[in-house]
Amino acid sequence: MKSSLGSIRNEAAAGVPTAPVLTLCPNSNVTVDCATCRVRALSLCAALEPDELQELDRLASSIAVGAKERLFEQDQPSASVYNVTAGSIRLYKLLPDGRRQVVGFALPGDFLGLSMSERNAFSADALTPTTACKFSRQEYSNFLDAKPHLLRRLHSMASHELSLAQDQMVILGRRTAEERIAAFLIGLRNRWMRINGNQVHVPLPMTRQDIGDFLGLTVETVSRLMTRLAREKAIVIVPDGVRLLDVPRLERLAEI
Amino acid sequence: MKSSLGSIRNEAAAGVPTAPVLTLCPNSNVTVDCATCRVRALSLCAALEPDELQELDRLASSIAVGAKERLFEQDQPSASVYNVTAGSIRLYKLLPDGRRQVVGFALPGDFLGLSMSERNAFSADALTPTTACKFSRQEYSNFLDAKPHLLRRLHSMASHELSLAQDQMVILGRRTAEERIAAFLIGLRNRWMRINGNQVHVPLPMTRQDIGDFLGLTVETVSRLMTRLAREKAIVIVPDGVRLLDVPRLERLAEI
DNA sequence: TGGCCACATTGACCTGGGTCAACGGTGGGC
DNA sequence: GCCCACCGTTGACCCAGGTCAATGTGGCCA
Repeated sequence: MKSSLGSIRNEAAAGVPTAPVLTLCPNSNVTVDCATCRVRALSLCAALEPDELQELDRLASSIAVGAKERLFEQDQPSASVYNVTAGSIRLYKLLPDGRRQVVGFALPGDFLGLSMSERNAFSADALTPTTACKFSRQEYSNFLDAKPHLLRRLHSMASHELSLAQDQMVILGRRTAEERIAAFLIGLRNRWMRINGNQVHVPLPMTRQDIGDFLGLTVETVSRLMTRLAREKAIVIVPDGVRLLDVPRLERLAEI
Repeated sequence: MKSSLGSIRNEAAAGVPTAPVLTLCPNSNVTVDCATCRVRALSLCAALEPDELQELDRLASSIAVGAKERLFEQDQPSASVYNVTAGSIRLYKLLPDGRRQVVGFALPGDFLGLSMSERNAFSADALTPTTACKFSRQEYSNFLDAKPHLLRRLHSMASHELSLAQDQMVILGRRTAEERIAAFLIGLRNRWMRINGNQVHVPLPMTRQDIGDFLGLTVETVSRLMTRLAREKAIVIVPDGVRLLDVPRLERLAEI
């Protein structure tokens, strides 16, 4: 199977299976048995022994949500933590008057619920049909209590998340619209590269509105600037994504 | 001693002692013996037994830096973690062209180095004469390895930090200049309240430029809007701070 | 197969906040 | 006690990006 991503999308779109036998394994280009997948999906394998992996796997259940469905909602009690195995998710906060700030996008391999807090800090909607491993927060927490090395790994992931949030603060506070778009495209490329290896084609499962709400811009500005970058041959706009032509230029615009 | 803050400032300004015998204990209005202080300053007391506290205290050394001095620098290897005991610190990232984004301000009781990463994610300058407990990162890390409950506390602090960073993303991405100023003042008031209990006087150890670089605004805009809020009787500008008059109005502007 | 709706694009115009410039206060150094 | 660098404030003007409006376009369902 040369393009796992495409096949997963179609498979999920076709049926949204609730208990898949096969599913995408992040950081790999092949489909594998689900039990193994869950484990690798956790991005925690390095920290666990085989028997611990199995133990953790027994705690997991597989869930699937269709495009535009809600995974969880801001301020609601958070009962679960998730590890995304396929698809894409929008994470956002709403202001009372309806203004929206997207705080991030989750892709296959990403972990939701690092904070282990009582209530969700943001809402999460699937952008495309999505599957994830779901753990009861309580069971997961108990498992962590018995595995300090796993907690350490979790803490390091949260730290990385914090670092990304601070980079985003720089983008939102001090960069021009064009620089924001470039930083977004380069950042997303780097994440997809770790998932599917492709260095040029960048899938954009989110709408222009989502990108705007992530970058602190309006839809119109996002659209205009993407068009301009395309006119200037820095990118090519293709259905559901972009193709990066002039990566050095984008990196120059994006550099922190 | 009715105002610990004032006296600490003066004491530090007078001499910047390198090994103080007495120092401010956060969440308390009195000066106490330094050993006890360090421990309480860690904000970790709830998680530790008395003998563990003593063990941790032995790892700590006390440092003092004068106003405008550097604690550590972005991208440099990070050798230490800190717990601020008195003073105030500006945490910021620089773009190559000199644009600056302040990612936060550290006040007494705050912990620097939650991420335990190899290199500093940002630079840190003292705004006022500042004292802190300093731990070798290595020793601290070893101590954590032996105390999983402490790691858990650290992780929960990092999660809280992440949540604050996401709130700041909303402020930078989706709020007007006036709302940003109000959110900043209310947020800072709440932090000082936990330190010195005062619900109205908000010390501002940072310059207007620092506030602007935190909120994604220019000095001029910060100055103009503070003047306007003062003209409209929402605040009073006093030396080194503001006094909040119309807290409900500010909270309405700031609400998330 | 046509109608609908959500998304994307584009143009014309407007404005919040940035830029530039001037000036006053003040506190630290000599 | 004087100087000067830094900070804060204010005014005049400008522009990047927002707002509003119109049009295009593709997918989906009846």
